[in-house]
Amino acid sequence: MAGKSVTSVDVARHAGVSQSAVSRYFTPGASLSAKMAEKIRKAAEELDYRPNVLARSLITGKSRIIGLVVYYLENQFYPEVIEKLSAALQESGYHVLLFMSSRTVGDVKPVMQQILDYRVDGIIMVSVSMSSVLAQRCADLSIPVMLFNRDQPDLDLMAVTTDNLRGGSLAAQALLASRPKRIAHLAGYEGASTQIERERGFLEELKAGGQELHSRAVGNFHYAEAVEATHELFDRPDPPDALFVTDDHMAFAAMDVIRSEFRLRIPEDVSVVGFDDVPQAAWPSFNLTTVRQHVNLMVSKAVSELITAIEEPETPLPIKLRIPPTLVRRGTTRD
Amino acid sequence: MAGKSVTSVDVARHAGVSQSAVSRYFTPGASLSAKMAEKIRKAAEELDYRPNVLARSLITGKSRIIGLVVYYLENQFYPEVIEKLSAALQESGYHVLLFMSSRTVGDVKPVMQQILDYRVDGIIMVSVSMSSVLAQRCADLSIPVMLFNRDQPDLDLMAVTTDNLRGGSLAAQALLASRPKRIAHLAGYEGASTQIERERGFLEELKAGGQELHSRAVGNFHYAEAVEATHELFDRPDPPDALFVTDDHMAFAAMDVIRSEFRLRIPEDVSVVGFDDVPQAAWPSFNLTTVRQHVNLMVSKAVSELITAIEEPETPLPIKLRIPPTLVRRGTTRD
DNA sequence: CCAAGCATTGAATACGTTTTCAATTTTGTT
DNA sequence: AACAAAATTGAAAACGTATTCAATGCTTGG
Repeated sequence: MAGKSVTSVDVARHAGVSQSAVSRYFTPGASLSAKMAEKIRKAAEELDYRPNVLARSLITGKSRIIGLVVYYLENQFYPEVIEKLSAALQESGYHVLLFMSSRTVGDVKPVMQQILDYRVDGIIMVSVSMSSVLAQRCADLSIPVMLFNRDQPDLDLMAVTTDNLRGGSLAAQALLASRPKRIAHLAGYEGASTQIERERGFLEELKAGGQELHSRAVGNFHYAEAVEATHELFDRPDPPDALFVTDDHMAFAAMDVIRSEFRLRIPEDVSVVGFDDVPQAAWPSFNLTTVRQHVNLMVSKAVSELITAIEEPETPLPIKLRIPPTLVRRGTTRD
Repeated sequence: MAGKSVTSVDVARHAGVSQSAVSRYFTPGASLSAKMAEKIRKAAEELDYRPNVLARSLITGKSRIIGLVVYYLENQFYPEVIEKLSAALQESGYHVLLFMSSRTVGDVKPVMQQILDYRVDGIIMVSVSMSSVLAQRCADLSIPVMLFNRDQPDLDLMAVTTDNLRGGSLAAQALLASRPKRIAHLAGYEGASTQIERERGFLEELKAGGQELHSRAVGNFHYAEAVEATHELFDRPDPPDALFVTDDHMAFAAMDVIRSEFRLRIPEDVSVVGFDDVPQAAWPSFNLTTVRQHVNLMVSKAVSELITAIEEPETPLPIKLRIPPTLVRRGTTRD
């Protein structure tokens, strides 16, 4: 922002018109004669002028910035989501201010403060949750908040999620088909709504099929912890012969350990089902049966609902959308 | 940005001081008595006030926003880079406005225009190149541009790269150790400086070892295209027994095809070397010998040099940094 | 050809802050 | 105690834009 940038006043002078006219030229709805418009177009082009959106936002009260909060990018699901969210918002004339919430940086609270400092028009939180205090803060400022792939039913926030209950149930069906004896579950972070719902759906379907859970361990959505957890599950006389992992990312860890450490074959000795259907799940090395989240649909819904909430504040909130998942059968399960 | 947010004037009134005093309270170097500071602190807290950074940027001429341009996130190298860049910038009090350049969106030019509209203090382009016209435009506005993992030697832009020439040479050494008969190369996008330099370093080292290239195909840095390219390379009577792939992401594609389509063993039938050392390279499924880019170092250098250029504009430009790579021997090569 | 109405234009104001400037208070020195 | 120097304070201007308002120009229908 260092350069002595050219302003609407410069353009006005150069074109021999008022500053208001220049402003109107760059304001879609405004009233301006063709002759004026041409003069300004020419002057603006010669001077390489473009309106300063920060100054504009000061007066319009709209920054056209969306704060995007992400926890981590280790799991390939998130890069995909970010890429698509960002592209969709760009197409709608919004821009993304990116914040990494945890791990490298500290808590969510200071991050949220920084976001609000930029007077964002809206916030998208990808797999990150938020205290009720912060939620109230945003509500007071009438800044819409969209939770992506996580829900906090007690809070009046918008949310787009997969129907995780149904997803857990699909995962169970995929495993039950091979009539397993010992069914295990490798869980993510237990405070996450996604974990809770997927596991519940999974357990309910097992029960309906007359089966119950044999063993369980927690991987907290991280590869390294999932490796540990898999050791826990399999390092015993009666290891599982079917495994539901709460996301693909941990499922890859589990498969790696099962094959290279315990020398078991997938799916002959152990069936595995993941969740998400990230691109790598389709790679021959994994060829993972998984529950697909429909990212494109989730993204387009999240963006369109958020923009509606921003541009038509009267619309009643909160909106909670649940997208149905699909089971993708690949090579880690048998029929 | 919808809410009637509280301003410094409100705080001033509530604390019984001037608006200037409030501003000074939030300006680190400013002169303010302890008594004043306490009154303002209290008032600001009661009203939940925080300065509007957009208004501030209007007058200071500094937005503390860095435009980050990324081509795609399919390759896990980029999420890692983004996560770390974003965290490092956040720690230095800067924030990231994220732009996806191609594929989903169109050209770089309109994207650059949008970035400039936000009066960013600096720009980081991750594996994206830029026309000389755009570079000149940024120079005119005295906005520093940092190229990350790509260089355009003809342009006066800052750049942080790995010493790709050396990296290519290391890759060759790793392959030559097993005395291969037919050495192949799977290339990325041929316009990329990384591709050009890595290949050159590789070929020079082959020559020094008295060997030459047997075959070559292009995967353009995409998994799907790398699959095709690998078919080209191996679908012949004399397939390669050693393969250097320009990045890990394509190397995974190649390994998948080599193993699941051509039923060859790695490294017994074919040695493979990649480049980047993304997290997945260490996973047992791949266990890939690769040339490590030192991302942490590259990121911290890129950020510190960029910030120096922003905050001390007198510093002579451009700065080009080349970080030496390291060979990581794993299971896809033999000694 | 005239008047009413509408479209077009520019001057002036507002947005929320930082910063200069001059006025005032406090501090330090002898 | 007296004075110079330093620190503190508030009023006002500035940043670059959108928008209100009043004034002007143009169109149109009779």
